[in-house]
Amino acid sequence: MNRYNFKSIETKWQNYWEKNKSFKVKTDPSKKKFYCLEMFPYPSGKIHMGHVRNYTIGDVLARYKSLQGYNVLHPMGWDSFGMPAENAAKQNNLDPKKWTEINITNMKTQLKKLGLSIDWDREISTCSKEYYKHQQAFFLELFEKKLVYRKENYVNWDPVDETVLANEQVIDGRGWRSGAIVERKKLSQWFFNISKFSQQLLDGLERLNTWPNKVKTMQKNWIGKSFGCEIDFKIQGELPIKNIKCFTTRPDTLFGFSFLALSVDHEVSEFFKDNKDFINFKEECSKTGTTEEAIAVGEKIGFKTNLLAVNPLNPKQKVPVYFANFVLMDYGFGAVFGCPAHDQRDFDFAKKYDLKIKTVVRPNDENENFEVRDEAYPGSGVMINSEFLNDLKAPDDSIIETIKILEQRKLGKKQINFRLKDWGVSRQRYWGCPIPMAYDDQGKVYPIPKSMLPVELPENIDLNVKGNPLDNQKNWREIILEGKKLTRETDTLDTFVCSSWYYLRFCSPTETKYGFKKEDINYWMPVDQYIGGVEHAILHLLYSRFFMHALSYDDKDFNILEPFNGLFTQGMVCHETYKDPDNNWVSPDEIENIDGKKYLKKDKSKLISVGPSESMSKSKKNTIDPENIINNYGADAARLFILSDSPPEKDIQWSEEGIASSYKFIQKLWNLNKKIIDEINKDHNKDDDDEIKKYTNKYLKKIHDNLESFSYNKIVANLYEMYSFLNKQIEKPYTKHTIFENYQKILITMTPVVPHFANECLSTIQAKNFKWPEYDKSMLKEEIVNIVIQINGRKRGLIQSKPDITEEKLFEIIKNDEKIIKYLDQKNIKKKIYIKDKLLNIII
RNA sequence: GGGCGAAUGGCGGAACUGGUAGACGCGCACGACUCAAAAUCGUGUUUCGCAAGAAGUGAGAGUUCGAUUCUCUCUUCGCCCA
Repeated sequence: MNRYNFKSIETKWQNYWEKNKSFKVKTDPSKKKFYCLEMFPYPSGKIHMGHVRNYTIGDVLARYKSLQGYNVLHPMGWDSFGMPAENAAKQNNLDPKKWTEINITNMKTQLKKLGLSIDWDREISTCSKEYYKHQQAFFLELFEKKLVYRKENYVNWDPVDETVLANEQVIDGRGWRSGAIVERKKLSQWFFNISKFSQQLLDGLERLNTWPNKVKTMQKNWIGKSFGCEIDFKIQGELPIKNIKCFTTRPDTLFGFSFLALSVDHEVSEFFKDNKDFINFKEECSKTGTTEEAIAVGEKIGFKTNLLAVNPLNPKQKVPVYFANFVLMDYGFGAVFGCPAHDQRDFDFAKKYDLKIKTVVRPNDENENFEVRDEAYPGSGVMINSEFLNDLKAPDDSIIETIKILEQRKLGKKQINFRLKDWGVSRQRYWGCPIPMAYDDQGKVYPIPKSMLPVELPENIDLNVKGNPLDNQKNWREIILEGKKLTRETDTLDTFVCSSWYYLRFCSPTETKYGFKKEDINYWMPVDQYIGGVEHAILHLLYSRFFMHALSYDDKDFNILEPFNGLFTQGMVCHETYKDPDNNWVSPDEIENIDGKKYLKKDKSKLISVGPSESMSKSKKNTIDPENIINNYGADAARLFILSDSPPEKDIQWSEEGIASSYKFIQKLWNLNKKIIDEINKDHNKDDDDEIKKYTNKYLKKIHDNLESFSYNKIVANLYEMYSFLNKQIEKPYTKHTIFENYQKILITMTPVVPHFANECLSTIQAKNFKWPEYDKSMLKEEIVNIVIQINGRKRGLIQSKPDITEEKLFEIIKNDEKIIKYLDQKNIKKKIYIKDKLLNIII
């Protein structure tokens, strides 16, 4: 029997699809559309198994929808700006552009080998000026709408490399390359006013019905809407400060007030700018790093001022005012009131500076004498030691009551606060989209006119200089605009900006006047199904949602607010980890299995210990190269395996046995195909096998249901079952004709999963212009049903019967069944529960 | 510390709205083919038991004629936020 040659057949179909532009689509309002989008890759050089999984899942859906008659937009592009290119360039003295282009070429070849149904004519790359020129235009548009502004903000500063570091480049408070202690430095940066849309972004989540709840919850928490109170504290002291405003979510704990803490950037700090101790303190604070986590973990330190704050509910009480490193200027008003008994940070601070700790909430299961001792109690309970607030339920009733009183006395007011901060988009990097702005020597901002876009990124520049590379490009920096000598902005945009609108560009990839054509996006948008990793659940998805809100802001013709109607987040690809006796990670292809249990290094030198299966990563060396897999087993086998076993939303274990069995299964299907084809050429009577017809119909329903619910692992199981069924039936007499009649339908259901193989088989039976096969609902009814007989809820027998049998008739049958009757043992029957065609439970 | 989720054979995982637990695959065992091995094909495979049968979905309770599924408590693990 000739073996299935996946190499020639996969190449044949990939060439066919490319030559015939099989997946090219056009805007066509007469057809119903389906926009299937997977998160586009960063061109790192090689595809990894995560890509294989992501794009296979998307391709199954795209091919299925296409066969159902939808006009399917299924594009691919490259998220091609970003730090890896710049780092690689620095290390190997390469041009980031060339490095990126080579990687794109390689990865495109690899992706094509997967047999994806992609309209490659729509390919885009975010680092091309055809793409980023529109992004610059959007930036200017948002600037006109006042959704972009400039302000000073802190960055992680590496004093040795003289460069700004991203949070992930700061390791244990030190720069990842230089090892220097990272400082906080203030820089003037550009911001998108995403917080303006906090409420809308929150409300929009309600309408996204098919998004995973997990993602919606994460976004909700990130936006972080909180009810609270703005309180105006009266200040006493020698400085000309009368009031300080605070935001708090727990105004009800005011009777436990023992200090007021300010951010070192609070306006009050102006009065201390010449105080040497304060300057030292501020510098100490700047070593803490900028992340919320660093602040939470780090030691709480304070600087005591000579000011006193008056408790608004108890004017006799006056407490000291501190500057403290755990108060952020971005949150509330950069000032918090400290209640050590019920907030851990305040507690730590109070312990350090020996401040009063007064308990004002007791847990429900404690008595009046409850006192906070070793740690703060932030939980719920009952108010104590709080005069008129005593006995109220905390925090719900007590907060409402406190706000009411503060408002009556005009000491504060109810306020809603969002945790979501504005999006800082300036990056002090070379390899990004230039920000189309310029400044005069006074620092005044001049937008670059749209007619002068794109502001091109200069090429072939020296990256091995200290600081921001564009700063060193004098020729590029200096421009003359309307007769004025100006200096360009030398920061580039965060790459999240590039990925915030690429889905729009796919709708009009070649449009030159604007980022997209309204006619195109009105047809294609929103994305019907977006598929990608859960690691982008917050930032990328939130930024994309913001971008749509921002573009449609003040624009009557544009009202698509939510870019992704459906969202699916796939799990990771995992593999066992291996270590040698010296505790070094070892790659799977460096080891050899001995007698099924032990593993040795291939040079037989060392015994290898097997560790737990973890997400594939280069650092743990447990990666499998998709290219090797495709070369050895074929794309169809790779696709089949990556879909089998685990549900797409869960992690999957990669195993050598698994991929090998998928490969074998395709061979088996090929052999079956051959058997069937051989029979076609023989002269058969018009046999008519009802069993095959019914089976096929049920099979079609299963595949349909599993496709609709993303249960792609079950589809693979359905394929295995179908194979073993047909393989048996074909050996029986009087079945061939019915098999031929149903075979085409079955093959079509295989095209989303194993497209090369299934299309090859379809062409051997001369199938043309086929469509997705629908199942016949009327044929689903069973002629024989299995009815479970239970005695006291325990299964005691199984009766086969025609459907719709009555309870009485069924009981007659049981009476004559010795196996069952022995359990009844002439006892009284108390009750019978009959679920039609399913179960009879006899209670004795 | 908070939020969300998960836990089913040796392993990955099925089980539609509470109604035959373990589909399908891997692995393993036995058999066929073979001088032999690989490959392939067939049969079996939750545990205990020769069998009849009994137990069984992380642990414990509850609701129910009936719970993997619903409720509560606990344990462990994962993810996100801090």
